[in-house]
Amino acid sequence: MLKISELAAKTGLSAHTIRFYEKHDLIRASERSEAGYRYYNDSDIRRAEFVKAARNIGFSLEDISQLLSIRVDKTSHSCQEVTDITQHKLDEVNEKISELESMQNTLQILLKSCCGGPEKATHCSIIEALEAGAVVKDRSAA
Amino acid sequence: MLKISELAAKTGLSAHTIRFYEKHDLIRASERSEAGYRYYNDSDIRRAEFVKAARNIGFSLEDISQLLSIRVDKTSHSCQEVTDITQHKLDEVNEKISELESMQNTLQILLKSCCGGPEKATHCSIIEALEAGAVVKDRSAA
DNA sequence: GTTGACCTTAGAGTCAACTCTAAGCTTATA
DNA sequence: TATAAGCTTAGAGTTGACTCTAAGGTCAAC
Repeated sequence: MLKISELAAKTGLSAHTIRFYEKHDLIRASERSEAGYRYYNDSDIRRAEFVKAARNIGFSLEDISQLLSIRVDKTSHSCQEVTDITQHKLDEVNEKISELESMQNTLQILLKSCCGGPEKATHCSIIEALEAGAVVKDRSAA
Repeated sequence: MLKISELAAKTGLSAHTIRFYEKHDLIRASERSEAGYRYYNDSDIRRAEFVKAARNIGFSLEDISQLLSIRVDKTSHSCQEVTDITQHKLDEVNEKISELESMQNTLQILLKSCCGGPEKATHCSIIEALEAGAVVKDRSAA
């Protein structure tokens, strides 16, 4: 049985975050001492580590909540439910990567175009490109 | 001279956002009607379009604020200041891309490992991987 | 028997960038 | 003239995931 600071050390989450996750039903302390201290048993610890693993991968707390409810009653859920969540996350990640690559591309072009020196910015090609409406992709349309 | 809704139509920003940007000194309405309505002249419009262009590229409002102060007094600033802001943004973007590619990689591996069918999740390999502490790393495969 | 580290709670604050609301003028159209 | 559309403001709400605070109780060590 671990105390909250011990679970924190074990998972790499802060005690604050563990309490926050508890409020959102992600992590549980099966027992409490008489004084009200949280105590985590092996099952609680495995659950907390599951949450941490899912968080590391980038799942939102809402996703993790769904994954947990599958985990606690596997026979009532299908693999498809799990892959749906995972695929949806992958789609999100892919879209963000595309947006960022578009920015990356534009930024690299801008950087190449500018001398970057101590010259006055009077004819700075980056400023000029922005004034001309440099656009690779309009994110508000997405 | 454009009214706020006209500037909104022209830039693709909402009137709300334009007022919000004004509060943060990004956009200006050089004139007001007697009733207090904002009116944007050509210079205001170019400034608003500069802001929109910078925003599309992914610059933060804080970055844009700096770029604007360079733009309004180019002789007091160097190209290096501009490239510093741009390079810093590019570094940020690159780091986020790395993180996302790492997630992408893990998610793809998880998806490949699972049947994704209507089978009960009793032995779902995604759930199992999370229970085993699936870790985000190994970007070389991406 | 007193430090000092650790625990508890409810609730507030943080970040960025909007987004919306309420209440009340103004302007354009029918 | 009446209605609707558009404008004004200050200020509150939204999102997600924390992060911190205050005020107090508990526990091990010296």
